[in-house]
Amino acid sequence: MTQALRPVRGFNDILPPASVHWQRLENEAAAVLEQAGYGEIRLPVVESTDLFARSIGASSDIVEKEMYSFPDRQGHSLSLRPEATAGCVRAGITQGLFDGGQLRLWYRGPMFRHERPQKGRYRQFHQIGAEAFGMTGAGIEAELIALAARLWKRIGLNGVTLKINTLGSFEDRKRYRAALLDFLHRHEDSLDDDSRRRLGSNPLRILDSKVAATRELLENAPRIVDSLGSASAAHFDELRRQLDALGIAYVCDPFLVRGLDYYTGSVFEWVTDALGAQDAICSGGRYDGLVEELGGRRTPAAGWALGMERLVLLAESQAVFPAPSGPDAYLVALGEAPELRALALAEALRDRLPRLRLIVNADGGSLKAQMRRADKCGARFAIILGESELANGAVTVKPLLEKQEQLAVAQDVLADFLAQRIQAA
RNA sequence: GUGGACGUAGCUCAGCAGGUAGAGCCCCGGGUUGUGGCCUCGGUGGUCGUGGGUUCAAAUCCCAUCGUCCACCCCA
Repeated sequence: MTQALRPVRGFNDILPPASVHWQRLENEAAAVLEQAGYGEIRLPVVESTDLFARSIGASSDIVEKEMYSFPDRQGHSLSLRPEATAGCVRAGITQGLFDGGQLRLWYRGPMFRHERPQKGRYRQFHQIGAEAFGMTGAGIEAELIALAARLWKRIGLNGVTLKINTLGSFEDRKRYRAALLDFLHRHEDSLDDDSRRRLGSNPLRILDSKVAATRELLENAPRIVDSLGSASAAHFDELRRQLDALGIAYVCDPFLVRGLDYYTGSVFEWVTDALGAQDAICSGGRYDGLVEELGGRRTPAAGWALGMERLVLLAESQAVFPAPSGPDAYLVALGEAPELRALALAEALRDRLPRLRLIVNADGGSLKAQMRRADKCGARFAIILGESELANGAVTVKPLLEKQEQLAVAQDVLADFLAQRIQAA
């Protein structure tokens, strides 16, 4: 393990076979989202720091101490995006996307937060997110939740539970915040240090404290539900009815809050107990005020983001992925003239059979060495091309996985031969 | 940012009352001059994370530092 050259802490290489799992999950997610009419938006990785301060919240932990911020050559402060909703909204405003009514978008890509690395938590991590704009009814939250549920189903994931809650309208939240603060101030001396610190900055976050004593105290704290105006309460009831109709199980968690300031109304989170402390794999909610807050026209919105690293980890732990299979064939060539013929033959085969997975031996080697390589990569057939085959216009095809005799196949019917065998597999 | 555990070959790990490195797997080659997997024989590969200290002598002891993992924290 060389010391001199290392990746930056918290920044990881993703190699096969893990990268194959990533591809599979990304493809499934893309399919699920595209099927429901979400279009992919590709956003910059860098935005002005100001954007995140105004959306996520200047006093949030993310903005306060986790962003990769740096001045550009003109002295403007830029930041690597810690999440993508802000950028998505910024793009929507600057590109005029919110002037056309309803809009469904999804994105994927790396995000950056300077946290202490841990299992399921890295400084560069990847999210797939879905955002829906211009819809006020609870139906869009139900749709978003159903999309995530569909994705879990498609990849065969079990053991994720959905938690939902509502933060209420802006006014509800303000009223609740006051009630909660009042309660917490009265019990300030029994709060832990972190929670006491949050009294001044983000009191709602105290609700998901892990400190036992604090949790106990919170049992008697005022609940958001009791501060809800009739419209908010009706909206939340509607969401629950829709989830019931969809057959999606959930638990109402009055302590579920979000770390980002822009959320209002419904919030939700999919959690697992298989990932240790980093248990949230997908979460989101409604953020009706954000577009206007950033200078756009008043536009209701909701969305979620899932953490790819966590999803991959969870899926791998549940053995959701099929065992990797080797290529269909490995082309063995012996000597200079057969090697030249092999190059052309491989091209012809790939033209004829676009789905054929074929490795051509490189760097020569004895027949034994080449056969070993063919075996090692898990190829189904070794296709041998030596001087004698060359003279006959044929190849020798040897099955490597099944106990069958090898046989001579004419080069001009090799593609048909392989097509048949591969389809049969 | 805080606390704890741990860093020895590409991988998994042994060696740690201090005497200057080992195994298994992998990889390469021979046994079979054109036939893989099994077997067998041989071979490549490590400044023992890094820097300092103690000592005649340090992978083994001490300090620092970097990294990994776990928890706090944060959150996807």
